Amino acid sequence: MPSQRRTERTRKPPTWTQDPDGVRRNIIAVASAEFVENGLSGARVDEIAAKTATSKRMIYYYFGDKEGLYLAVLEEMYARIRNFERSLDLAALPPREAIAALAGFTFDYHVENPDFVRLVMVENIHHARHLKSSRKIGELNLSAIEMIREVYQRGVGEGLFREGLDPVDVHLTISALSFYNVSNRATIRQVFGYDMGSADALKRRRACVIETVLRLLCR
Amino acid sequence: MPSQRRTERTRKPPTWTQDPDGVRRNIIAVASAEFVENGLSGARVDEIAAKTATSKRMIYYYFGDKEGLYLAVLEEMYARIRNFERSLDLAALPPREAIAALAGFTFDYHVENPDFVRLVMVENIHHARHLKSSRKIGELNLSAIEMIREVYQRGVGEGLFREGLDPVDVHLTISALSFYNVSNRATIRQVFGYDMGSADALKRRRACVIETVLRLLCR
DNA sequence: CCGAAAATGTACTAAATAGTTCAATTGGTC
DNA sequence: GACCAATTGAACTATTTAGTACATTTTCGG
Repeated sequence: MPSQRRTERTRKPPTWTQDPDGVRRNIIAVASAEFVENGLSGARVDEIAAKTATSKRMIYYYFGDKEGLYLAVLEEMYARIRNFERSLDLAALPPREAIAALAGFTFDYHVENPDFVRLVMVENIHHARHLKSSRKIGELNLSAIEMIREVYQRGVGEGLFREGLDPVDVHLTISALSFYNVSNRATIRQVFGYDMGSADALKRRRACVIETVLRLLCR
Repeated sequence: MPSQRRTERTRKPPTWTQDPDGVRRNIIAVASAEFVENGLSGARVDEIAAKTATSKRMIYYYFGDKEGLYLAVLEEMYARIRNFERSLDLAALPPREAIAALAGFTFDYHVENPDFVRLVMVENIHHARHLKSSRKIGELNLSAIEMIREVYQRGVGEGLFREGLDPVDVHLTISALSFYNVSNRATIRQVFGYDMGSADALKRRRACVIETVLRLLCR
């Protein structure tokens, strides 16, 4: 009965529609939350699969194994911060305002993206082994240092900043103050009873970080 | 044959000698290295047991379970930094030198104790859940903030430091700069190709951190 | 010396976990 | 509309892993 078979085929609605890209993104989003919350060894593939709109089978189909999935999450995170950096336009601002803006935005980015902070912590625990193995991140070419160098030289030229500083140190200072503010909240809270996450504390700390960086640079 | 039995007992040398405290310390030392290297979920009890002079049986005998062992390691680490803090005597120094010494020693402590840094990272990933459940650490009472407050007030009194700063911010700044310098070495190296761990980089960074803190405080 | 409690050794188990097998369905292409 | 590669589903497996049962040895007080 060929005609019957055809009608069968024609009528039967798809039990599922293909959506490779959507599936990938969905898996990465769920996995991201799990890795951020539990670390690489702490995250469970079954748990990730369960929270996904798809199945464990697809995780292995697209990402090979658990570490492949983790790497994809990591690359996604770094792609985002790369975008954040490219969105900054410090060249348009006078040196002092440019540094203040950079420090402020960096501080805010960390506050608004604790997942990024936690994933970087996780990756450091693993000695950045996965970053190392990533081709994508190798060509990432974060430009933070160069941006700072440009602004710094302008500032020195204007007699505003003191000479002899290394842009790397400026970057490390901004990053350290911004990163620690999010990364170590939990232990600080337990040891000192101080809540770095409160709106009040954040506001004060933000101003203090900017002040710190400016004072480091200005004569 | 009671006499035979006695001679047996008398002659036979102990196949092993009891050493509860030594066993505990040995387990904690080995476990410490494993947790620091692999995190809480990444560390393997069997691996720890294998590297120990004793057996897995003893781990459970003394520490109950994996988390109990982790907690013991954590408490040990915090006891040490507590000792470090108590060894500081800032009251004897003039304000400026006191702050410089505090920043310098804190920086050095982190550099010399990367294990402490890594364990604090691990604990933060777990939202400081174990610190919270620890009675010992509850009564730890780290005095860093109070020490800074004392020095700061002296400095303000002498007209050396500017007014209106919170000792908490001073502490957070010193800690952040010292902590990040060790905690994020791996990712910084991969992303920027910069080796924060080299003797040269450490020397420069140390000076920069002290300078940063002094500039934050002085008028 | 002897009995009990503390400390240790050996072998085992139940559950969790990463990864696989085999087959079915879909969507485009000729 | 038939074929083929890409995609998805469901059940299964081998291993790892935290934790335990049971027996034995050591230490120490009375």
